[in-house]
Order: sequence, then structure tokens, then C-alpha cells
Amino acid sequence: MSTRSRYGLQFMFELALHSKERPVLLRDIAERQNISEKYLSKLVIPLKSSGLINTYRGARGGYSLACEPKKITVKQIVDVLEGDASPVEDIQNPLNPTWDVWSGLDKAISDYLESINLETVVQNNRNRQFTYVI
Amino acid sequence: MSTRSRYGLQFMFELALHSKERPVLLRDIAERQNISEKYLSKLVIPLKSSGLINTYRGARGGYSLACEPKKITVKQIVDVLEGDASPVEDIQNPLNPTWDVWSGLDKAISDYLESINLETVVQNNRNRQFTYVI
DNA sequence: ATAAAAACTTACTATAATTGTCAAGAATAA
DNA sequence: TTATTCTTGACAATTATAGTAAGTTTTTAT
Repeated sequence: MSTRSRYGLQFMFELALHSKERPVLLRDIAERQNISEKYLSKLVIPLKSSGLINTYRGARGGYSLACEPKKITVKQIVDVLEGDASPVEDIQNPLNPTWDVWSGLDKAISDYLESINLETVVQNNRNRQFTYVI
Repeated sequence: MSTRSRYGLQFMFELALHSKERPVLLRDIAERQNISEKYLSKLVIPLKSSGLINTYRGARGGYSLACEPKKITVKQIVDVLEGDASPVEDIQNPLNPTWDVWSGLDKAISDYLESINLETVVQNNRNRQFTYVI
């Protein structure tokens, strides 16, 4: 999994937390999550064009989720960000003797990522607040 | 998953198939699997130093498995080849709000790769011979 | 009009992937 | 034993792609 997906999920997590009321600034998310603002601003483009988020330019602009956190799975986010630099399928063909290993792995990954949505992530994080932070 | 693991598994698969009697030539494997011989010869080094394969230099040299295919899991191979350029754990820390997503993914991947050994791959491939090839 | 923000363009850096050249070791034939 | 051939092994160089940074343009609320 590349940094695209990791940063992207952190970004979406921030929106799930803070964009209910008003759009959230890229700068603020980058700062809170310790991510390069410029790099993040590039990851955000496919998230926009896939319809997962709304963007607002100009003063008091920013980003917000396009729908409820519960309706957005981690798999959707990863698919959008990993995009055409896609993993196994394109390159491998079924005649390759290792094909079923990698397609099985693909399925295991997809199943797992599909089982988690943004609400879950937010919830897990709430729990962690009490468990990990002193 | 990078090409290192894919090529590496194809290489190990070839050894499982053909190295029972005598060492197998890198050249032959590269040719059969359509992999750059030079690139493959670099992937083979960590496989050697991790003890998964034996190498023999000189005339009638080549490579062979260090133990039975059944005793070698795909996870072992991937771990050796993906090496220090490791995936999630090093970079992410548990305070990151997306940590449990990626560590859970890591576990899902590990569990899957651990469940497959070289004998399985060989076996699956035997079946495919009859299913796919005309 | 002005200031705030995303969107766009360009360039740089690091790392993965690939290729090429030469050295070292081992079997074989004379 | 010695020459020869076959093979891996080590080192360097190149190309491609991911990751990062900076500056400019466009849009919009006030």
C-alpha cells in the first residue's frame, strides 16, 4: 500500500470528523496529520473527481465529505487513489503459474478493505483516545 | 505487491517443479517465465542469504530449493524479497488514526500468504493445465 | 476591490526497476 | 595439471515512477 492511500485515508478521516458543519482547510489537515500540504493537494483531485468529496474554492472554502461516513468504505478510497497504477490484475495473466496466488491476495485485501467504512475508523479512533493517550 | 515478490515467487515455483534432480539455470527460468535475467539474478541474492535456496556456481551449476516445497510459504518468500523496504509498520505509529486499518490489513495479508506454500502453488498449477490450456 | 482558498503547472529528489560489464568459482576435456 | 567453458556473483550505470516542493492562476465570500 503506497503513501497515497495512507494519506488519503487520513484526509478522509479528518473530513469525517470535522466537515459536518463547514468545509475544512487542506492546510489544517496537512498540519494536524503531518503530511506535505502540496502532496496532499494532488491526492485530493481524484477524490474530488470520483465524487467522494465536495470542494469549495475561494474565501471560506475547503473540503467536505460528499456523503455520510458510513457510506464510504476504505476500499473506495484506496481504489480511487491507487487508481491506474493498479496492483495485480492488469499485469498478471491467468496463464502465469502464480496468478491464483495474487488474485487470491487481491480478493483477501478487497474483502478486508470493504469491511471498513469511515464511521468505523472514526469510532475506533474515539476508543483509542482513552486507551492510548495519557 | 512489487514485481520483486511476483518474480521471486515465479522463480521459486520453477525450482519446486524442476530442481528435484539437478540445479536449474537462471537463464532457463528467466526465459520460461519471461523475466529479465539480470533483474532476476539480483532478486536471487536475498533468497540465497535467507537460506531458502541453494546455489551452485560453475559448469552444471544453478539453483535448487533448500527444502521441501511444502515447508516454504509464500509469506516467507515475500518477506525476504520485500525486505527492509517494508510496508506499513515501520512508518505508521499507533497514534495515527488510521493505524488499525493498516495493521489489520497487514494481518489479513500475512494470514493469506502464510496459508499458501509452494506445494499448493504447484498443485494449483497442475489443475490449471487441464482447465485452461487447450 | 480584496483577501482567502483550491486548482494548475513546473521542477526537483528519492527509490524501484532494468540493463551491462567484468570477476570468481567449478566441472570437464586435453 | 592446465586450458576451456559454463555458471553464479559483484559492481556500476541507466531508466521509470513515486514522492515532494514551489510558484502561478482561478474562483469566491466579504
